[in-house]
Amino acid sequence: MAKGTIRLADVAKAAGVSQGTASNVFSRPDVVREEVREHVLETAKRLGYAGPSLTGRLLRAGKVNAIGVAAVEPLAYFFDDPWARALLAAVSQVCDASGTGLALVSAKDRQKLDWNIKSALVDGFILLCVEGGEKLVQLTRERQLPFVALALNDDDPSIASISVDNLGGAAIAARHLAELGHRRFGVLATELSDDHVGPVGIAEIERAIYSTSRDRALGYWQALEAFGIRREDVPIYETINDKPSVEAGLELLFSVPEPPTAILAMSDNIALLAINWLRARGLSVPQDVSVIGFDGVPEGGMVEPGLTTMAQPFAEIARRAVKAVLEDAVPTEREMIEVTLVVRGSTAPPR
Amino acid sequence: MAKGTIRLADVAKAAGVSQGTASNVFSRPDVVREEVREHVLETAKRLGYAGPSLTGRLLRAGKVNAIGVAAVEPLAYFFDDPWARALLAAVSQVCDASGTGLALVSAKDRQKLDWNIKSALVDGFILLCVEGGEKLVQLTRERQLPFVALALNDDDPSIASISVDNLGGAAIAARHLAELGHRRFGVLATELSDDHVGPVGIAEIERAIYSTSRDRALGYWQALEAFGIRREDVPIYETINDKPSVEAGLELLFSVPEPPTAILAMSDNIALLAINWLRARGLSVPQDVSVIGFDGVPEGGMVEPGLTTMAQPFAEIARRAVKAVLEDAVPTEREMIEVTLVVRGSTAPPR
DNA sequence: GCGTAGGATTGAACCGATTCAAGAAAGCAA
DNA sequence: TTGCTTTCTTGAATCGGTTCAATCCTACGC
Repeated sequence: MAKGTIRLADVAKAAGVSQGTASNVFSRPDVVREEVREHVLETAKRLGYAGPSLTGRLLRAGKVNAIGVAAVEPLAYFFDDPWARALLAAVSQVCDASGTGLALVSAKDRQKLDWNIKSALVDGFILLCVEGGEKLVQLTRERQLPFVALALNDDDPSIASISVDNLGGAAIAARHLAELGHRRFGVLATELSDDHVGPVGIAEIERAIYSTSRDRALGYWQALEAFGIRREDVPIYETINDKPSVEAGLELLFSVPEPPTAILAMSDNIALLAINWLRARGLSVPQDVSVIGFDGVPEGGMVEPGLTTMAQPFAEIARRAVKAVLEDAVPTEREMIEVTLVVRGSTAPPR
Repeated sequence: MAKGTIRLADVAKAAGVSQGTASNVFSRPDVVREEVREHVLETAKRLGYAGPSLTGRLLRAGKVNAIGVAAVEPLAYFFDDPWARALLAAVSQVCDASGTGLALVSAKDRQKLDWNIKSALVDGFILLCVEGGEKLVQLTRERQLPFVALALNDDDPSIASISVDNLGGAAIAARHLAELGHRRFGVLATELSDDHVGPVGIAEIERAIYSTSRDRALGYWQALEAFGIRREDVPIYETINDKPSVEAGLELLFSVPEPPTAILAMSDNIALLAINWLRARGLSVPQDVSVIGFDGVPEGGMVEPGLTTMAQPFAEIARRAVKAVLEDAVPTEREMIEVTLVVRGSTAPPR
């Protein structure tokens, strides 16, 4: 690095033109006479000028041309969790197309998250509200930048958000299995409330704090009741979306005389873990047990058998979210997006 | 958004203090009398001041407090490729700890990449040079920011880089299998040169443009020759690290009368694909065929059987890279890091 | 030869903060 | 009361560009 970094003003002086002209050479080359332009560029190169500093420029312009994606999770979450990954890949794609930068901001501990959000150089945020959504929304609000919440577990209508139709999607999933002839189900739920794992009853579902999980449960019930299956007869086990809790749940669900012939998993992650457990247990999927997931992550299509699931239109979600943030045209109402049933090899009629 | 956004100056005026004092209230609260401080904060809140604007602040400070990770790939690469993911997760961790932001910059097409690199608001770059490394290095150089290249396929000593000991690691991998008693090997290589897939001979290896792949091949050879296995007798198939090319390679390797009893895969990704193919083909791993990977991505530990591999110390690599970039203390020489053999279930003595 | 249209260039204001030398007020000792 | 600290606060300079109104040329028409 040259010691005293070269500024635009230095180049201008060395080239014998005004700073205004020098600036034009870089940001509006068409307006300056070719002769002069070449001379200035020449001088710049000779001096080793690195081009207009972004900070100076953006101070003037006020736009960073980047958006931040935030979550109340360690940063590694973005690369580990299949859902987050699928979503980010989609967001990336959209950003790529529009030449927008992407910054990852997150932290598990509140203080750091606060600071990270405050200091992220972005024009707006996409919030991944899987957990601790309100905290995130609140922090982001203070920043006074446009933002849109994804997968928000909160019914506050003043928060711009895009979510999928959890209730409707879950209903379709359950109906799919019921129509195949299944009558004995087991549900593996994503988080309903903080710090709880284990079997849950109807009352717990109804007062769940995470609406995503709650709505999916309600959707399952709704569809199954149309087939004469009472909600009391559908065991639900709350997991925290990880291997140990999912396996504990399966252990319980399959410890009864008449175990389920179909598993309703509230996430593909859970579904994939379930399939592994079932096979290790000597049960074949889908012959012995059918499994349906929720989310539609790419991994679901790459295993054998393929995972039947309710697919979120990640590309569409990403497109809308990025657009909303960039144009500061956050939806005034909560937007709802449909999920679609993708049938692969993990579901079939019961034996 | 309030129309005329509120500036620090506005708050200062409204509170009846100088701008300097107002600034201190936010950035050095201890220096201003409590009474005044509270009054200013109060006024700020009343006016809806969002806190010191970052752009103004950073213009002054010159530091963005963020680093960029760049690759010549579509942005989604960061979330799809296991190696990139593992590395980024590690980088995330380090950044998290030091309160540094993380920006992803990339593009497959050169023009966009150029622009993205030029306009990324970061203090420095970590370059993922899996492919098109020189291009990336060149572009980044122009930006005149500190950077360090990872997995660089180039021997130019003027480029600060951190790489793993590909030759030594590969030798350990091959030795591990040879010591188990294997004598018939097949190699599934990562890219050796652009736009080529298929079996390769000794000459192609020696003039490969990607030194990572070349060195791994050399390492395999070196170790195997110590066991009396000639390089001519080790078939090598070049893939592009994806499913179709890996399967084509396996198809070929196993189409001979005496197929290999051990597969040397130059990436875990390839190894995992290989294991799937072998099983689908009715061959059990490790009983019929042993497979060893390279990289040590987390997925390798989560499958059944676990993948034996040469693990890169991702955390260490990330730590050094981030440190180098942040402190503008890029290694003057090319740093080399050792990889370690992690033995899991995918390797065993031959039948 | 004069007036003028037109484009190229200049110079200064401005973006929104931080910083620091210097000034003001308050406290305390003599 | 004067002198000397100590503690805050002020005002102006600064960071590195962009922008725009004003000015300067040049060439062209009459």
